[in-house]
Amino acid sequence: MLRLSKLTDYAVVVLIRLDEADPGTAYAVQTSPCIAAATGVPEPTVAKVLKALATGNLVISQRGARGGYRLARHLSAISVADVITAIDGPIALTACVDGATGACDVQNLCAVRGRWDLVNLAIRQSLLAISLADMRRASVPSAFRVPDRVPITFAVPAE
Amino acid sequence: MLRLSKLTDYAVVVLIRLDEADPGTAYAVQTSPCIAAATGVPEPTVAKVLKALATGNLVISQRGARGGYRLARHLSAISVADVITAIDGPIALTACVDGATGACDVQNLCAVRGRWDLVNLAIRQSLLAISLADMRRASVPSAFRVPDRVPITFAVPAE
DNA sequence: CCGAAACAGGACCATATGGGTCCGGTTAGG
DNA sequence: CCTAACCGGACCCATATGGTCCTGTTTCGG
Repeated sequence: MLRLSKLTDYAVVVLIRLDEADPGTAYAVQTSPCIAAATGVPEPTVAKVLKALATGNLVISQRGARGGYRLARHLSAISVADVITAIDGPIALTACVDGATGACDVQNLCAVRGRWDLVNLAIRQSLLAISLADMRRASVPSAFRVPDRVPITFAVPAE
Repeated sequence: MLRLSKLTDYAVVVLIRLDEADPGTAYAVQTSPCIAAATGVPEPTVAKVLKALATGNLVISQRGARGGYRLARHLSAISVADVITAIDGPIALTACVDGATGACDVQNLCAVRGRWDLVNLAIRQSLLAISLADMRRASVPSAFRVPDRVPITFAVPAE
């Protein structure tokens, strides 16, 4: 399924919410409870996501009373790749991307080595090309969507 | 991490092995034990992968004594997307792609609806553009690789 | 000066998914 | 007729993800 963690989905929701509170300026400070209430995402989870986003430099935290979070930059300057990287770590499809953690036991026979590199690369670039501003645009009612959906040409098996 | 299942990785190994036995023709019949021995992948796992690939019409099974599997078409006609779809199911990053399984509990507030569509689309097309023949080419020693690695421009956080 | 509010950064646990194994059934050769 | 090999289930276990909580530390406001 090529699964993306649910946290990443929440992250996008949170980030968009962060922008909606004060569209354009990206300097509004909001607390996690506030965001949780607005999005419906459980508060501890929101906090967790925000923390990850803060370490990824996508949001800026303001500590102390009357603190909160605000966007580090405008939504159009944040790519999907940025969010995924902040939440899930480096974008790579397989475990044996680098020679990490002793690698697989069959790495001698494994004709795979480095094989997924160009796939990873292709995906990274796709993700890099899509900003959160694009995603927000896509989330408006379908009537407003640009109908530029390129038809998928490969046959999807009966699942 | 955008994780891809290990089974899919194995599938690629198996498919390439299937071609290597009789390069080009793609009509050599091989048994799963044979492929398991050649690739180092556990035999039951190979069988599982082959079954999935057979239902996905990527390989053709020959039953009975002296049976086995062979490629349904040439490697260059099999895309990464085909393999992933056969093993992991439809390519979609999030759980709530369709209105599946009651969807999320917060789908009213969820400003996300349909948001990942263009991301999914972009990824599908990237994957569709890469064939197994491309991947096999990439798995040869680095000296033979084409040095067309487009530099990644986004900063990868300190992990 | 003190208290409250809010982030920071852990540890922690339940669950679900994937990875892997096995078994009976069926088909095709010899 | 018997054996080899695929078919297609069910099945179990390990891992890691999602989610929760607790204890600091920082800063504002009274």
